[in-house]
Formats: sequence, C-alpha cells, structure tokens
Amino acid sequence: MNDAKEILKKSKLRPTIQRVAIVDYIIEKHKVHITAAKLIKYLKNKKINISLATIYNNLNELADKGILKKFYVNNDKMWFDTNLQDHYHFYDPEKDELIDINKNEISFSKSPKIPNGKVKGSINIIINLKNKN
Amino acid sequence: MNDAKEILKKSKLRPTIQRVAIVDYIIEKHKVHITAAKLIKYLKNKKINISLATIYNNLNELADKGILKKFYVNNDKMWFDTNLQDHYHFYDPEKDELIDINKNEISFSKSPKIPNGKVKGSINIIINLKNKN
DNA sequence: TAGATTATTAGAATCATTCTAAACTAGAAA
DNA sequence: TTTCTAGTTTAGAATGATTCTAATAATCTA
Repeated sequence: MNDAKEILKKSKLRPTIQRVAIVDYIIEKHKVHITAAKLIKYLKNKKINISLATIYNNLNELADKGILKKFYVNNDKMWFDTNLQDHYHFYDPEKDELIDINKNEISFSKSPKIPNGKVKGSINIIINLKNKN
Repeated sequence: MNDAKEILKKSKLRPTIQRVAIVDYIIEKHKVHITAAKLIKYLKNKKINISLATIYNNLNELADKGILKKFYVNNDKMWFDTNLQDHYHFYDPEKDELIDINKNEISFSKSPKIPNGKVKGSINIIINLKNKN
C-alpha cells in the first residue's frame, strides 16, 4: 500500500482515485502552498479526472483531519499548507506565491493583552512583498 | 462648510450628499472599522439614499486618497479602517468585530530576512479570538 | 445658465467557494 | 462473487462579496 493510501486510511477517508492523487501530490511536493485552482490544473495535466467540487471537498476534509492547514491571504483565495507547524508567510503578489517564515525567524518581545473573556486563537501574519525598485 | 466637505474638497472629491454622509460617519465615529454592509445599514437607518455600488466606490476612493485604510480579514470581506497608523487587529468572529492592537503593544525582537530582490510591504497581523470556555 | 465633467444607480457580471441531488464506488457482509 | 450501504464524486446551480456597465443625475466652471 502506498503512503497516500496509508494516510487516508488513518484518517478514515476512502482512498478514491481522486483522493490518492491529491495526497500523492502533497507527499511528492512535501512543503507546498496549495490553491484549489493550482491543484486542479496540476491534476488535469496528469490526466486525472477530478472536479473542482471534489478538490474543495477534499482539501477541506484534509484540513479538518489535520493533514493540511487552511488559511487565507488577503481576500484572494483559500490556501492550504502542508507545513503544519506554527509559521507565517511572505506573500509575493507578483508571482501569487507564498514563502514560509518559520516560527523561529520571528520573535516577539512584547505581546498585546488579550481582551477579557477571550483567548488567543490562530495568529495570522502576512508580510506582503514588493519589488526593490 | 462642515468638516466632511472640507476633507472632500482637499481630496478633490465632489461633496455629494452620499459622500458627505459617509465622511460624516467617519468623523463622528472617529476610530472605527467599516464594512460596506455595516455602512449601508447605518446610512439607510439615517434615511440617506445610497446604493451599495456607491458605498464601494466611495470607500475605495477614500482609501486611495489615504483617508481610510483598506484591508482584509480572513476571506470574509473587505474592511476599511479610520485608524491610519500602523497597527494590527484582534478579530472576534462571534461578533464579527475588530479590535485595534496599537503598534506599541507588539514588538519584535527578531524579524525574518526579506527574500532577495524584495522589500517589505504592508504587514498584516490578525490574532483571532476565541471564547474562554 | 449652459456645457462639461464627475457621481450615482440598478441591475448584470464576476469569481471563488459551497450546495444539491443524482450517479457512482469502495468495502463489508453473506 | 454478488449485494447492500454508506461514503464519494460530479455537473451545474446557488451564494455572497465586490466590480462593472451604461443610463441618469448632480455638481462645477466659465
């Protein structure tokens, strides 16, 4: 059994052709930032029959199972990240591309007081990039 | 001439009824996070005739002129902020509400290396809030 | 006040994402 | 294996925020 099937089995997701293809991609690319549009383009190229709805269904499911991390960059679109560790991103609008910022590349010497009755949830840091002119 | 008209004149924007109403709102609320949907609701309540398209046109124009700051929270929607200083936000998904984090409430002791050929653009920090359980 | 310019508007268009409900498939049980 | 059932996939419709279009209206300048 290949790794993709193994992973899917562990998450109680049936290893359909489409799902295996998606997970294979994730394994192959290892660390990658995925967009539904980018992924369907890649799979169509590989002659794998899959619909956009299935791409979304599966990326969302994989995120629910903790195999991917789902997040947003500006208003643009939904991204999925295979890097599950706490980390942040540079965004290069020119290439529509994200670059990881590992947690150890940023540290805070002062953090803001959380409002009463609330606790900190996920933290989103995006540093937008511009070309040096 | 009222403040709203003054501001619009400085930005070379004609002080139409709709624009004056929007800028009045901004002045009155002083520091506020605006959404097109919230704003149209408020203005309709005040019996001001305005269409959604006009709201968007004007919020975008005011952002272009530097009177508002435009940004996004998750994928949800476009927000406009009257606080023009560098600052960040808490987001309370339950109330669909933003809370400012002033720049002096956060400080970095370590910042990531900017990729070659690029420079830092805007920095987006959103700390999502959850209820204390 | 006229003419030119700029604004507003309703409704259509767009785009990413989700929903729907019908057709299909994998896996369990016999 | 066949059969059954729950889980999947799919095309296309629906959604929701935002932008576009092009017709109408308001403001400004001379």
